[in-house]
Amino acid sequence: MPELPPSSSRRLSHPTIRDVAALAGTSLKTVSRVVNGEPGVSPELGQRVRLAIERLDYRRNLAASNLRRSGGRTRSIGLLLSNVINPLDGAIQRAIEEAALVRDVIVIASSIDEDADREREIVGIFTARRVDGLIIKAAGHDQSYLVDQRRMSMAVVFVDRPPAFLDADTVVVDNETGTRRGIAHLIAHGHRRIGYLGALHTIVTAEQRVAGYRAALGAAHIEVDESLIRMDTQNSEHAHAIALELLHSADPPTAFFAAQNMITIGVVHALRELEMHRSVAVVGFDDVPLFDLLEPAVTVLAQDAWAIGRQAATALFDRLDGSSAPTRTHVIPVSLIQRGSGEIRGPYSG
Amino acid sequence: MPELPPSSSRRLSHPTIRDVAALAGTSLKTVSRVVNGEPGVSPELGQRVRLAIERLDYRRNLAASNLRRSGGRTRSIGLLLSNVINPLDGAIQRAIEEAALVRDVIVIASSIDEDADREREIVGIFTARRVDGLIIKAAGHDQSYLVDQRRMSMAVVFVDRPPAFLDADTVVVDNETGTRRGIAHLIAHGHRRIGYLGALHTIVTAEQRVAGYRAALGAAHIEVDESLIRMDTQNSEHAHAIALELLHSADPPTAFFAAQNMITIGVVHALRELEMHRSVAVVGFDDVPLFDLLEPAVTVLAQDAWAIGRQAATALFDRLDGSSAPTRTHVIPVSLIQRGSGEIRGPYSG
DNA sequence: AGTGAGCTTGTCAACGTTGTCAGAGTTAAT
DNA sequence: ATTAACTCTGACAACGTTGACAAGCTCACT
Repeated sequence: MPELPPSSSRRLSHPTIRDVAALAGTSLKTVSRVVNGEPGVSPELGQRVRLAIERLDYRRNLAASNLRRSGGRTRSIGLLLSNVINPLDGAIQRAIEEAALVRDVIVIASSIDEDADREREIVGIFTARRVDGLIIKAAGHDQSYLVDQRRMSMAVVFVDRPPAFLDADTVVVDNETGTRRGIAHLIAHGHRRIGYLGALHTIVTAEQRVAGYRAALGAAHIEVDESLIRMDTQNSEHAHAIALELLHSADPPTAFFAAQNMITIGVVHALRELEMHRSVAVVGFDDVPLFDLLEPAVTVLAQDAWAIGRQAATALFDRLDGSSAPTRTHVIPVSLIQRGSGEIRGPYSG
Repeated sequence: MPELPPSSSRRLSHPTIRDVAALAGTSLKTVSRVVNGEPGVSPELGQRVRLAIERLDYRRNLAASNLRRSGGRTRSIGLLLSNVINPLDGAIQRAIEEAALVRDVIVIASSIDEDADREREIVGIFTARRVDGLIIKAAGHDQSYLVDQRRMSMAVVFVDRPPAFLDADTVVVDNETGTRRGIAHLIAHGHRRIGYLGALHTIVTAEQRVAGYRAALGAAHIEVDESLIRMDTQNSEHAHAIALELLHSADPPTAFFAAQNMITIGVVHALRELEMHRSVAVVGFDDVPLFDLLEPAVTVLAQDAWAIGRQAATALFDRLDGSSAPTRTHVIPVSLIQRGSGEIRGPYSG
């Protein structure tokens, strides 16, 4: 076997298939065959090539490989979430990573908060990278800009929120029914004045959840007091302030429904501050790791983030495998976890 | 201007620079110049090209571009963390994403838990993608396998834990001093029997933290009772079991130091179960969003995950920008947040 | 001996882009 | 009028890899 070229010990860039071929004394194509495990290479030559690969620590350049290969697939997918710091998003990302890993696909991720412009910007960046697919927790209210991308055979799946002006596979939870169950639960415990703190009204799920609130009250023949409904809650501090305001009003609510995990945290903070956490009931949408250790522990409607992520990945890879079935909306069930805060009795109980 | 080719309305793959050139009636190179904003294109022709780009919705293929371009940089970095679901890791990822975004670099992420094999596997996958750099929260105890990669001009930065058998930039927190402060805090509140629950002893930070424990006891002339030190705590359930065991022993600890956020959660659970949460003190390493709402609220040594991520990104991009300064270890300060659980008085107080 | 099949190996072009360089055309200076 | 300089444009090769195809070889069978 020829010696290593003199430069190899301080090589500055990656060895190529060409270097391997030279060292093994064969052609590019043969090395390519060995690297890809294609048949038709004699054991002896194959061994020589493998040795050369090892000596040079050769790793094939996937970008170049994919460039030439089947349909220009890059074996990468893009993931747009609100914010990975939120464990809900973290779990979705993790589940998708696991599904991608076994398929030898990498995940490019980005948090976009609730910024529609950033959503488009990141999608642009990812498509320039020719990701094979996108999984998006949409911030904007119009995803028609993806029509062209899809015609170019890019798969798209939406999580948490359905797309607007675009027909695509979607994985959601049953926000309306879930909220309805939560509100019915509070009503069953004797509450009629239930404060509702919702997220940005522009987010579809926020609308669905508040619709569930109205439906549950309607089913119980309780008139909706619009002053108890506060949408567009930005974060936990904001929720905190709104809860205080409602509690200080002339006819305060005896229970709260917090439509998202950060909002729940704000509400709990406010109740603590006024030492009303044992007298005012709370049910929150989304679970958070320590809710079970609070006193009272927080009753929630829990989403199975892991299942959401896994389902989204499955749907995406099905498309990439060529499925042309009609688009589907997968609904992941929400479970009511009773821990105490939601079982505090209200004035109309018993 | 020539008409769109008949196939364009149902094109199946992305348009290339070639399609744009054909539509604009010019050469590949001119289009390339326009796309890259290079000078030397007449305004008129430039306009024609831009129009064609817009009509075809052309986006240049970055993989192909990078293949030819400067030194084969891909403008992508790989990120290996323990688990994105942990908000600490989530925050590190988010901070790195932000830093990468402004530099037009994408982040490929993967969680590796504490699995050394998976660390190597993922590094292999990422290097095949020719990432320009890696930011690693190492699981293994030997990173010498990265020597070759670095000779091939890949930048590497370690977070949270220093590498072994490899000299590289590192961003850590001061585990030993932090723990020492935490233990000293407990001692100052009258504790001498302090249970210590540590993470996997193979993780360097776990060793540093327990060293801080020993140092603090030593400084206070308290003999170390080895039976109070329990390493290799796997998760919160395991921590829960160990805490119960210690509390049921003949001479139980009057305080706990939990060396990691999941461990702290387990310890708090155990104390709750025995209704000892108001009598046994707890200080934890790492903050968690709801620790402030527990009763008593949990005293912690908080890491600034955002700062860690930002610093790691800065260090990495400095290297990619060509810095050849000696490798540096950046130490991010840890802050003691007193909330109540760590201020519960022990038998030797006053 | 000649033919065909089967195996191994190699040559060449192509993926989509950009760097190098040269040609064509225009303007300015001698 | 000739040369020089400059501007604009395009032809071509190259990045690292793989698909299509063909050549060479061995072996068995007519």
